[in-house]
Amino acid sequence: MPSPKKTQVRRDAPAASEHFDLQSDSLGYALRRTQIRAYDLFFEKLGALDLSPARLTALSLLSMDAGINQAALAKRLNIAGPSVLKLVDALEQSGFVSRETVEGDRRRYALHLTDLGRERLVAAHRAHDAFEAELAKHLSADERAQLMELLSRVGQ
Amino acid sequence: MPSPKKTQVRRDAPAASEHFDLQSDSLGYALRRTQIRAYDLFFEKLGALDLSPARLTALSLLSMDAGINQAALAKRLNIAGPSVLKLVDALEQSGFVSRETVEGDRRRYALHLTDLGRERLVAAHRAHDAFEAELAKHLSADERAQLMELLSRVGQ
DNA sequence: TATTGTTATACTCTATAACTATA
DNA sequence: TATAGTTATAGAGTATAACAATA
Repeated sequence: MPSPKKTQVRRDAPAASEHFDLQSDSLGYALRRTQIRAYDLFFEKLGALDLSPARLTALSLLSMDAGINQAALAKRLNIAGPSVLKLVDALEQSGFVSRETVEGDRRRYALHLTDLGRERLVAAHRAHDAFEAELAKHLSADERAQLMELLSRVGQ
Repeated sequence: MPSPKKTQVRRDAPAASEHFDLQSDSLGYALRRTQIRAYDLFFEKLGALDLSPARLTALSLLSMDAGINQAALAKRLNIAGPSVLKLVDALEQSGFVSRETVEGDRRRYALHLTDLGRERLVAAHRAHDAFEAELAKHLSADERAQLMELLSRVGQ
C-alpha cells in the first residue's frame, strides 16, 4: 500500500549526510509527548494519594467488580500474574484492599476494597476529575470529544 | 474552578457502594491506550532493527547534529547522564555510533553515526514511515492533522 | 569552581519459568 | 490435567550520589 504520510523533511539535503527528523511530523512521537505530559500531571494531581495509574485502575475495577480474584484482575489490567501479585501486595499493605477467602475454592482470594480503600478512591475520583479538567483545559467540550474519537480510531 | 467533565458514571448507584468507572470517559486513559497500541506497532514494524524508540531518536538526533556530546544528547532526550551513557554504550556496541575525541577538550566525546548506523537509520526511516501509515490508517490526512493539532494543545 | 563522563547503586515496572496447593 | 497464587529471577528503563579528569 502507498505511504500517505511523509515524516522526512529537508529533502534537499545531500544523500550522503541525509537528515532524518523523525520527530517533526510523527503521530507516534506526538502521542508519546502528550502521554508524558499526562503522566506528569497525574502525579501532580494524585501523587499525594499513594496511587499510581495502575493502582488507581485496580481500585476502580474493584469498586465495580467486588470480589474479583487476582487472575481476573490481571486479565483486566493486562498484566502477568506475578505483576498483579505485587500490585495487590502493595494495595493490601497500604490498607486499600483485602484478600478474603472464597468458600468452595481454597485456591483463590476474593479481592475487596477496605473502608480506607473506598475513602481513598472517593478522594482519587475528585482529584482525577481535576486532572482531566487540567489536561483538557485548552480544549472545548466538542474538541475534547473529537480528540477522544480520533484516538479511539488510532487505537484501532 | 468548576469541573467541566465528569468521568463518573452510574450516578444512580447507592452511595455506600459507589462505582467509579474512571476509564469510561477519561482522556488520560484514552491517551495511554493509544500509546500502548503505538508502542506495540512500533516493535512490530521496527523490532527487527535492534532499535527501541529511544535508540532510534538518538540516531535521528545524531543524523541532524553530528558531533554532539553525551551531555547535550542527554538534554535533547530528556534523560539523565548515566542513562544516556548506557544508551550510547548500547549503540556503540551495536556498531551504530562512534565516540570520537575532541581536540581542545579531552573531557568530552563527539558522537557520530557510523556507516552502519547511517544505513540502519535509512532502513528505520522506511520502517517508521510504514509504522506511521499503519498507525493512522483509519484517519484521513485532515483527521490526522486535526489529531496532531489537538494533541499539541493537550501537551500544554 | 564548573563540566564531562563514569561508577556504584537502587527503584519501578514488567516479564518468564518453575513451583505448591487445590480443583 | 487445569487453575490460582507464589517464588525466584531477570531485564529494560529510569534515577541519585559520589567521583576522576579536565577545563
